[in-house]
Amino acid sequence: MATIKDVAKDAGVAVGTVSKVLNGQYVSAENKRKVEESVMRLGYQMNYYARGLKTHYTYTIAVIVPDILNPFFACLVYHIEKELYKLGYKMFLCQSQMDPEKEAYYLRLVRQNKVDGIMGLTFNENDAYFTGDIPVVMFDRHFKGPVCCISSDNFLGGELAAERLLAGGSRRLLFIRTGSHLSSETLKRGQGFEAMCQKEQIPYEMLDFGDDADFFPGQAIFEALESRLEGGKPSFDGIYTSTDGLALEVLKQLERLHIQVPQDVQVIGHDGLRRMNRGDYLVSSIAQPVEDMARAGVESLLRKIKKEETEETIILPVTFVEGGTTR
Amino acid sequence: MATIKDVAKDAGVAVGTVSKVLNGQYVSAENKRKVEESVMRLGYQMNYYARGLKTHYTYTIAVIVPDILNPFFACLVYHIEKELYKLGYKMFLCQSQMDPEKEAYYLRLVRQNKVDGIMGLTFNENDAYFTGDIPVVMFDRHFKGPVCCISSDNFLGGELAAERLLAGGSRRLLFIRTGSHLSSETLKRGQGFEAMCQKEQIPYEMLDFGDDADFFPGQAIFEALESRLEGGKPSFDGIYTSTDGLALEVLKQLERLHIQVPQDVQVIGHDGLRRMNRGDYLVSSIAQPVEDMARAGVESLLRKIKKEETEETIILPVTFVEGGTTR
DNA sequence: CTGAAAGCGCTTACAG
DNA sequence: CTGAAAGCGCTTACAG
Repeated sequence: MATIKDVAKDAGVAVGTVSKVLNGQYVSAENKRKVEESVMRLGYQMNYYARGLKTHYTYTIAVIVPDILNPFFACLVYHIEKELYKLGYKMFLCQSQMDPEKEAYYLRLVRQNKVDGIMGLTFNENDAYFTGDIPVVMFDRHFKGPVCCISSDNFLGGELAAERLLAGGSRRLLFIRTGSHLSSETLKRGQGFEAMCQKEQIPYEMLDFGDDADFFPGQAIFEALESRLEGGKPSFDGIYTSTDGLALEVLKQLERLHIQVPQDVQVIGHDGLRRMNRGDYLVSSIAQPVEDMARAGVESLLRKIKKEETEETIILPVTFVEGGTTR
Repeated sequence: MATIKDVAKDAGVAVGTVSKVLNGQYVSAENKRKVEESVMRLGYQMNYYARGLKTHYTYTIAVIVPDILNPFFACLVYHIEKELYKLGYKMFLCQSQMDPEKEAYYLRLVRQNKVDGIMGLTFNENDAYFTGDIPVVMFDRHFKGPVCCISSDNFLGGELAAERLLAGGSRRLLFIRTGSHLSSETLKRGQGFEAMCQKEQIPYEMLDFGDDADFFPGQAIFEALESRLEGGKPSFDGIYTSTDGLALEVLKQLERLHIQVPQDVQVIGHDGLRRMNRGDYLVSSIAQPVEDMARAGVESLLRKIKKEETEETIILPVTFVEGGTTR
């Protein structure tokens, strides 16, 4: 593979001159032409590793998510990659799989590879790793130090969900959640829901299935719902879940109980997932503006990298989307 | 950030000695201890860019797929990352989005970053890019040159699907496909299906909706199915689709036509997608062994990188999975 | 076994 | 504007 030295020799100029035209700095038209010709002739490709060694700039971003099996994360990573591509950046994909050790490994690795920045959505107590020596943008979590947080308006989402259930005629509501309690942002979904229920003086119940389960605790949900049946009829008529994935699980359990959706019970999830990530909405839901979140995240990160001013927290609006499980 | 030089000074040895302990080569116990202590004390992290410059080894693999919105690709990338992680490799994620230009860009970029190898699933005519100077493993496509191809047994999948539809009592079958014609491997699904129909002397029809559509051509499918109704009853009673995504679209259109699945018509997709990529199967399907494919791909690629012998083509078995759309 | 030195492919002051 | 040279942080023969 041709190096800058080969190009210099071929063009009859110094390597410094070649470097300058490669980096768009000013050189005489004559030399510029000669260098460009040689680059073409030799099929020269710059070795970014060598450049990175000098400039400490790699044009690489590490993205850390639990995994991309989850369609929401996949969608987020999809949009991040698109944004990064536009700006000439590449992406290391790191899946923490909720494993603190793997997460720590990636955080470490990522420094050794001198990425320009990190974007992440994590659930472990790795705050200590963000020592401020590297630009970081986090989704849905606040950290101490110079870490920017991007999220959608989860509190509003909860309120919106309650509002919609009421508008559809539900009068006894249920909130069901699973997952880590570390992500303060997603906890706000329940808080917003609760606030709206109280404001409207509607009876409600908050069910928390924690995060021990490997996937969704289907049987536990079934039993919880079953225990709330009175003579075969549910004592609730509207459910809001903390994620769409959970909503799908709830729908499955409702079907086992022969409860009709949305006739008997309305269900609203959260995230706004679509069939195959492109088609119809899977359930009625509070949709996060994933694309905007990705864009805002990338923008913030690049500003941080360029040492420009950035906002500490960016909260984007959510919207209700109809997915056939509400009236 | 501490460098190898700082460590050497701190430990009172030469940089070469530090390098040796870092790379697990033999040094005296005394020096080893001193170096390790200094590494700890200074929190030294190796700069892989610098190392890569010398060794031409980056421990990085580029993975190119159309996008990870598609749950099948997401699942494949998920397993590839897991495999790579185990072996100490990192991953550049590149989404070609079916855009030849973006694909070419990544192929080029990826060379500049001197990745150790490329794994891909692409649909463009970029054969020319695989000039053999870099180890490549491709899913579902054959290339000229030293490119290893990993796929599942698509022909068998087609046969299996026909067999199952027959076993469930269907007697007039339909094959429906969309997508690129470049991926010779996936075309075999239809071929296997056809072969089995002919062998069993069952009437069948092959429908091809091409790949112009942005997503799935719902309306065109609706019309095709509608035109095959005789007095409200379908003239077919079993459908096999080239992918699960397409099967979901077909199910949607069947519902519009008030055709009951699986009572009136059985449907079998291909891929074996699950709800949220972990739960129940979305439709009855021919499941690809994604995890095994990822593992085989990574294994082959690493063998190629180490210049060991590799097989040209690896074909993994598929299985039928029950997803509620067959009898 | 260990140290000093050259070199990987770039960039960047520094003279000219 | 251009060339020669130093240096980024490593590895690797080469002497000792």
